[in-house]
Amino acid sequence: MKKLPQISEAEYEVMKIVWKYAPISTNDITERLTRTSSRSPKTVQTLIKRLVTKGALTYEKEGRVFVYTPAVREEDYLARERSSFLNRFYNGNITAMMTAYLKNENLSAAEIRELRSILADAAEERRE
Amino acid sequence: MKKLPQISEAEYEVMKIVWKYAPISTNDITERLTRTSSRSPKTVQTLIKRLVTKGALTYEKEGRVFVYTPAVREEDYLARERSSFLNRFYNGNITAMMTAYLKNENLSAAEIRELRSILADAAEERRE
DNA sequence: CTATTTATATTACAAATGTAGGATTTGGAG
DNA sequence: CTCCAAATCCTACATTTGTAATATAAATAG
Repeated sequence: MKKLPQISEAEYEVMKIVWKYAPISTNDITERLTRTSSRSPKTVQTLIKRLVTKGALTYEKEGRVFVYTPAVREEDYLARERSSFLNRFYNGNITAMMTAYLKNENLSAAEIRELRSILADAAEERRE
Repeated sequence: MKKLPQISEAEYEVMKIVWKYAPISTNDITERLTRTSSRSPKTVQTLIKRLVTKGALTYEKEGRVFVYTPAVREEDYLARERSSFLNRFYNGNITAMMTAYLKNENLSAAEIRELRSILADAAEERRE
C-alpha cells in the first residue's frame, strides 16, 4: 500500500474540489475556491503546487494550461484521517468516541434512528 | 464560553498526563512521558512551557518546583476536536462518518453489538 | 556563606503551513 | 516572426511545531 501524502487543512480545500471536479484546470480550481474562501489566487496556486510536489495531485498540460487529477483516492485519505483521529483521541476505540459524542451532542430522534438503522444493516451484513 | 487553546500533537501527550495525574510536577511529567515516547527531557520542558503560555496549563510553585494543573477540561477539548474533525471531513454529519467507517473497517459482532447498545440507550434517554 | 546541584528561562533551528508578491515563460493574436 | 497577456515558476516571510542545547537562578549541602 503506497503511502498517502500529508495534506494540510488549506490544501485539503483544494483536494475536495479536485476530487469533485477532476480533471480541472488551475483557473477553475481557483475560481471555485475563491468563491467560498477568501484566499488570493496566488495562494491557491501555491497550494496546488505543493499538492503536486507531495504527490497528491498529478497534471497534464493542455496548451499552456495545467489540468489536475487526484493521485490519491478520497476514501483512502478519509480512512486515514479517521483512523488517525480515533487513535489519537480515543485509542482507536469507536465505541468510546460514540459514547462521548452521544453524551455531549443532543441528537434528534431521527438522527438516532438513522444511526441505529445503519448499525442494524452492518449487523445484517456481518451475518450473511 | 472561553476559547480553548490550540494544542499540538506533542503537547497533547503532555496534556494527557496532566489530566490524569494533576497536580503533577515537571519531573513527574517528564518521567512519565519519556517512559512511553522518546523525547528528551528538554523537549518535554519546552512543551510544558508552551502549554502554560497558551493557557492550557497553570502552575503553582512548591519550593522551586512547579506543579501543574490543567486549565482546560479534557472533555471540552475532546469535544472541540471531535466537532472539528466531523466538520472538516464529514460536514458535521456523524451518520456520514459512521457509514464510511462501517464500510471500511471490519467490526466484530461484539463491537457492533456494543454500538447498537449505546444507541439503544441514547434512544431511551431521549424518550424519558 | 559559598559551591554545587538542579529547576527553570532563554535561545536555536529546521520543517511545515498559510499567505502572497515578483519573475519568467509561452501560446496565440496580429 | 514579434509581442503581450496570461500561465506557471520562484521567492518570501511570519507562525507553529518538534526537537533540543545553553544560560541563569536558586535551594541546599558543607
